[in-house]
Amino acid sequence: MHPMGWDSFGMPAENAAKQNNLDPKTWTESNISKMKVQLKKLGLSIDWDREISTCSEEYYKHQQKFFLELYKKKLVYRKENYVNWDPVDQTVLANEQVIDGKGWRSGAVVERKKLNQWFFNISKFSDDLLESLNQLDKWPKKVKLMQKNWIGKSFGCEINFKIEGALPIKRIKCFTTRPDTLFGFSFLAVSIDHEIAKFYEKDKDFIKFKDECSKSGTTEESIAVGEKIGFKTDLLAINPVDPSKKVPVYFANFVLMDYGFGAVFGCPAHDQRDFDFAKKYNLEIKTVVKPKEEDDTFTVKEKAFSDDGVIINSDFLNGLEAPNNSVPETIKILETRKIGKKLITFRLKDWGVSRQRYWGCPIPIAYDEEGNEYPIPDDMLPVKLPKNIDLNVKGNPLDHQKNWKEIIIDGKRLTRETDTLDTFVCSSWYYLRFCSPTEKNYGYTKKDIDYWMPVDQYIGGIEHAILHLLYSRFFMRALAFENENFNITEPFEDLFTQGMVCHETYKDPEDNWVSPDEIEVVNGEKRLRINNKIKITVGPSESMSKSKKNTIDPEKIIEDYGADSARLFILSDSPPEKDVQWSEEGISSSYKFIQKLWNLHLKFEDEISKKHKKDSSENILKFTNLFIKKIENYLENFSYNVIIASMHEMYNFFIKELNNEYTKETLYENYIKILTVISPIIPHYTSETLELLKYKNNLSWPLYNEDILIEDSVNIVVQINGKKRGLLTLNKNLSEEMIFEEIQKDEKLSKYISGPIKNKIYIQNKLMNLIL
RNA sequence: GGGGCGAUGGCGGAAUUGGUAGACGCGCUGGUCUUAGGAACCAGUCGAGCAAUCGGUGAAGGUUCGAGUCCUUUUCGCCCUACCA
Repeated sequence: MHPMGWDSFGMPAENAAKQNNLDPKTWTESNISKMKVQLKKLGLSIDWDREISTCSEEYYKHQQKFFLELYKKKLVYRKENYVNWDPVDQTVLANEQVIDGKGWRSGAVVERKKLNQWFFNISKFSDDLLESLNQLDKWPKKVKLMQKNWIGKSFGCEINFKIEGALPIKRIKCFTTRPDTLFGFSFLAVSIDHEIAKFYEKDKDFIKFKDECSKSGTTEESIAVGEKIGFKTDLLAINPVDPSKKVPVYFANFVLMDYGFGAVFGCPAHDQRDFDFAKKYNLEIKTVVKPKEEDDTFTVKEKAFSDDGVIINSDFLNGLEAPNNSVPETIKILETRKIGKKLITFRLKDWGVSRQRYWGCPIPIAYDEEGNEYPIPDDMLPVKLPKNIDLNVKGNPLDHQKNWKEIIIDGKRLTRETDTLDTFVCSSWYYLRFCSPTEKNYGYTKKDIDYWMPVDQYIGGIEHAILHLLYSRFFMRALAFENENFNITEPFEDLFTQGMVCHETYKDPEDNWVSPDEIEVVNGEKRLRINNKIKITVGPSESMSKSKKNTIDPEKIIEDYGADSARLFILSDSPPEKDVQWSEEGISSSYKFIQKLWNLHLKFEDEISKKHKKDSSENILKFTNLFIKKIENYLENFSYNVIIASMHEMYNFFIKELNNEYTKETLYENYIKILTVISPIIPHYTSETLELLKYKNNLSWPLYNEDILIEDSVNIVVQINGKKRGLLTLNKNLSEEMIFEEIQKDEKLSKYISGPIKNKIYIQNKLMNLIL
């Protein structure tokens, strides 16, 4: 099954519709039909009976059902969460839409805002998602590693610090992977969102501090360059291993609420962040780990020491090897003393799926005035998007649809959820839909998915290494949870990550992007075709995108060179996992090769029409059989560029070989086989030539005959002292002695044998190495 | 800061298990045919050398009869990730 679907919800459609005053549905559907024409012209073997589009009601109604199923299983929930808020566009921005702390569209300084958001409980499956990576033995290591890091399992320990001070705060819990540095404890820092913040809500200085923190945004980038700042409370934390030591408690901007407990214990000598913070606020920097080669007087001065070492200045921990021995040992001691306990945390957070957008799948939930949640009943599904709405409003257009928002369930007046689902939800289960594309009652049927799933071979860009692939793996687990009829956990058995098609980028002197169509080459310089032929600057080759105007129109390529030239070029030079550089020379050389193949075809036809008597079929049989074998291998290994190279070799072989005499039958049979195995690469060409040859049968993959490939003679590499000195073409399976005799007979080789032979290394039919 | 991947001619890149390095294409050089060619065809194309030969897969070392391939160190490049406690 080779299906095609359209991931058709999302911002690009909504934005384009906004700009051109169109309905997103109309815009999307017209784009789909254009692309469909192009894909068909390229001759891709897509099963169009299984076509799906995620923005169709037929698709998203099942998604809403899934959503409610997960809701029942408590795998979906709503909570307040901080988001990147664009105050001008009145919308939530994803992290990647925040550039230098500003909204990518409005340029407004992005704020941190608390919003009620829907979440999928992906973290429930953290361990399973991590452990099961081991079973995915056909996935690239790189992708598995990226997922592993993303899930981010870390082993450590929770420590519940006793707090002293005027406020009713008795304890603060911290997570640490380095409990062994507890004797270096010199401050405790909590997130500004930590529960103790409620005691400071009215403190003017704290409000000011919080403001400063929120200005720096929530993006990783802005945090990375941001300075470490803190707000000192009048609380003191007691060191549980040395109760005489009491250290200050700070709010700090570098502590994140959603990792661990939103509180850290500061050990400046052995953590760079803590070190920077301690320097700024003049806190104690006590060295408790030394490098192995140093003595106990070692002290940390310029920067934190976080390499492996030995514990010092730490009472009962002294002398332990850090961190491999010291961490488990410390945890054991802390556990017996009831100070802390072993804890595993994950970096993976629950998946926020709420989007304040129109063009997405509506979330099938309604609320009463108190904000209680009511799932939309099954007979009222799907929740359809309203039509003919005004997109040019502040915030979420759905929020402005009074009529649509109101709904009565069981006589109760309720208000609909106006957020729509992240489009990654749509792509998390579409492969199930491909199995049962027309099933009305449910997203799939058990019979169909039992037959088809899991996906044998998944192909996608590396950009999906984490999110899409992880969400899909989660979605299968979520559907399987408390569901005996669903046995799939891993959707994709084999994964191949392909590269993209890239093109140089061009800019005119005013810094506007220029499309390759607008350019001509004059005396080796690239200039604008119109507008006084101004010289343009050539930028780096990047993946084709409309925003950079470095795209090539596939229709024009097909018109100028034909679909097969385009297919040939895309596959020819680079291996498929790498990016391809689009070039005029490249496509034209592919075009020329098809012309050459055509000349070869004419020669074949000519030879087939002649009446040869003699048949020296051996060469041609050998070549064809080997060719089939090679192509089979390369296809299986995705070595498409090597297939194209072999096709060139095939041309070079036959264009000469056809000067020899062959019978009609030999020529015809072998040529058909050749055309068959190259037909996946250039189907239009082979279809045409097969028709001209009056070949009427359906094509089936030819079997090669291994016996024909067995050679009688073989090339033996002759090495003297490991250095290659020559080649001998000899009969197969000769003994070591016989080969040695041949070497001695050969003048060119024997002249190197100047002394007694100490050793002979013989690899049968391959190599003889003589050691003097 | 942490992690990963990679480095082979002028270029894109080949090279099952360690066993003829540079397949194939682009580009370039020379030639043939042409009024012309940016078409087609033929020959050549890792470097040095007239040659025999010698050197050569980022660098240095190691294992091995034998290393582009395995190990150690190192340089450079790319990618991912990041106040993750």
